[in-house]
Amino acid sequence: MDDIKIRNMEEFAAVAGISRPTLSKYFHDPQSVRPSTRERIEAALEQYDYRPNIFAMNQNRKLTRNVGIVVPYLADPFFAEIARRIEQRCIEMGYRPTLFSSHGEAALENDILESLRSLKPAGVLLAPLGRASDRAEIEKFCADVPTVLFDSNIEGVGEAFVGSDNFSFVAQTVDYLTRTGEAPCFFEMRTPANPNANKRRTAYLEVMQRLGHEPRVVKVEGEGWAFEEIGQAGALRILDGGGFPVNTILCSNDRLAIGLLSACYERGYRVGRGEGCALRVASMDDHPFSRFTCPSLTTAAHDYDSVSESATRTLRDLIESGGRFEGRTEALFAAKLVLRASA
Amino acid sequence: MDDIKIRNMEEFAAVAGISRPTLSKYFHDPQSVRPSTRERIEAALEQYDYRPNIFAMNQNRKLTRNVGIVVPYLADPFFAEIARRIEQRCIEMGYRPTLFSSHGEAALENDILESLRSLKPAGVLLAPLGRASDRAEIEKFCADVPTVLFDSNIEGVGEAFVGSDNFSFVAQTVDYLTRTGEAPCFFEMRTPANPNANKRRTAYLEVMQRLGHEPRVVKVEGEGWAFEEIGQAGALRILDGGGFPVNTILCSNDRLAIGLLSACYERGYRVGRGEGCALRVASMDDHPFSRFTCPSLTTAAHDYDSVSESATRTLRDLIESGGRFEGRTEALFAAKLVLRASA
DNA sequence: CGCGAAACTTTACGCGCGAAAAGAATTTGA
DNA sequence: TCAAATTCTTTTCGCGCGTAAAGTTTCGCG
Repeated sequence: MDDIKIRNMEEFAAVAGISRPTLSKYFHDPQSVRPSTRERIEAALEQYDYRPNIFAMNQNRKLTRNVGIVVPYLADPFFAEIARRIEQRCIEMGYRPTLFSSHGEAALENDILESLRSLKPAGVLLAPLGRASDRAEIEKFCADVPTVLFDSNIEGVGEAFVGSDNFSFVAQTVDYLTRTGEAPCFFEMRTPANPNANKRRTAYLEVMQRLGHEPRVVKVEGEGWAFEEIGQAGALRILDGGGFPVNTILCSNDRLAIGLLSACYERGYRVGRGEGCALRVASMDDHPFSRFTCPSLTTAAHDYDSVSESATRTLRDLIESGGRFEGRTEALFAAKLVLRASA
Repeated sequence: MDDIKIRNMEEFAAVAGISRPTLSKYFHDPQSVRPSTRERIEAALEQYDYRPNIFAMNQNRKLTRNVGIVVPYLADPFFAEIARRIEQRCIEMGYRPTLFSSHGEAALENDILESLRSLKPAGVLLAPLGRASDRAEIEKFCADVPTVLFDSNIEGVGEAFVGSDNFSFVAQTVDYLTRTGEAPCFFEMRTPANPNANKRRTAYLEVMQRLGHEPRVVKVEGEGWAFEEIGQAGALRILDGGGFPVNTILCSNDRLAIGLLSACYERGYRVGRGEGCALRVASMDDHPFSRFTCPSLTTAAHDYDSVSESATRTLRDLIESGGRFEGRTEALFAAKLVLRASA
């Protein structure tokens, strides 16, 4: 590696013996130049360690390779995990992802979208806050920037949606629980932040009716994204009051279940499917920590792999289609039931 | 808001009645222009909604307002939480933070540093992987880019370090545990990823000796960042073998403790300080989930607020000092003991 | 009122690259 | 072997802003 400092593409063109416009083409897409030329460029690249100035590149390029990834709450390991996978796949596809978290606040979500515009991203993968989101702002954003929604759908917004099939989550857990014991009640927040929660409740009602069981929805109070705390506080109140209506509880999501389990432990209710267990608890998401709850949590797992793969592939297709799809597509992936000790 | 589209600073200068160089100064630092001028600019900004092109700005500016935040593993809620706070404070100070996660891999950490160079950041807040880090690469990076290390120290690297005082974590927990019962053994990974773990072990040995107790270190096998799993598997082997040497366990960190608690639950060992409890378990970090373990975890809490505030302030001072400090400073913040049910 | 300092305007150039057009060189295929 | 197709080079322009220098206006203050 020669340590002659290359200041710009002009100088690199000189030492590489290649014209600058050809280099420009190469950096835009290495496949676009003849193999013999590519070899010469890459040989020179080995020697001189030149990298194009990213600001100058993006200033004039119509299409950057920037990609924004926005999640509603990065402190939730579920989103950290899905964001990690999506980020990874974006890099593999040659994009430059930047990760943002709305931290549960609509104002911040709007700020992120605004600063994202100035990054001129080729596309954006957006998991909106849900109910709290400023729908008008998101619509305006999606009108300007090619956007694929994931995890949490907003009807008609964005060019596509990729997420999980909430019905399958509920169908599988309810089916399992009813086959192996009492039919479950449904434990959720009164005003869920996320539209998936509403879909899950609806699915619960439908599945229970279909199976000929009376649905029972148990709602707890609480706002925001501190689900564990809300689940814990709500469960304590219920346990200290009349208790749950049945001995089997299906939680709307794992984080609520984590709170519920801690409340059960605190009050001495034994959870599980064995002898001497007072309650069975199951849930949905396969949160990274659900393997370490006490007892470990029976849950319906997201297909993390498929969702992240499909979301990034959809975004790539969208970008390569010029930023618009003819019709808005929705891809939903089924859950996989994970049997553990809690039910 | 007039919807005449302003294309660049030139056009905005025209409609605002301000010369372009003055606008340039204003966007660089609003305080640098006369108040009356600032008002006129801001009035025009209200009307025309112009934002400078970020790429053109950064291309020529010697000092951008970009700031990089790098954490080793974002799927760990501890880092998600500290990153969130640091990000927030950077924004408040007028910087443009970008968040990166090394996802536990040194190769990725190097990639991040490389792509960070091209962002010409004014400064970087880096929590390195630790043992796995490529020290030479990090040193080279810190030589080029003003960097403040946080959470995990690398001696002599970076302009400053901000983190927690591991000794105080250990001193407080050991002191409490010995005052209220048997002196603890120390539960940790054999080859910890993080240098804090080593400092904590050393502190444990020292504190125990000082108090006249025989230190007992219990090491479990395992590599990587899946601490809960490592703690769980290790604890199961110990419980199924001879058991722990004493009835009180101090875990090197909360994530290990979460695994340990799940193992205890699985094997029917009751954890806590009350009657009928077989083990007491305490730990360090005050991980966001440690309130919801079964039982809830007694732990030494990071001073999240002070660490994040100090780290960002140090970075700002560093940037304002031209990127170099005279001497490398280290700021350590003491832990706060959080008593819960596990010990 | 007048003076100097501070702030502003005008003018001009440069940053590093994208992009387009026209011509030269190379490759391809029959 | 030769023309068409492809690829590369040369030339030129522009993007939106930073920055510097020189000249002009405004401000503070005695």
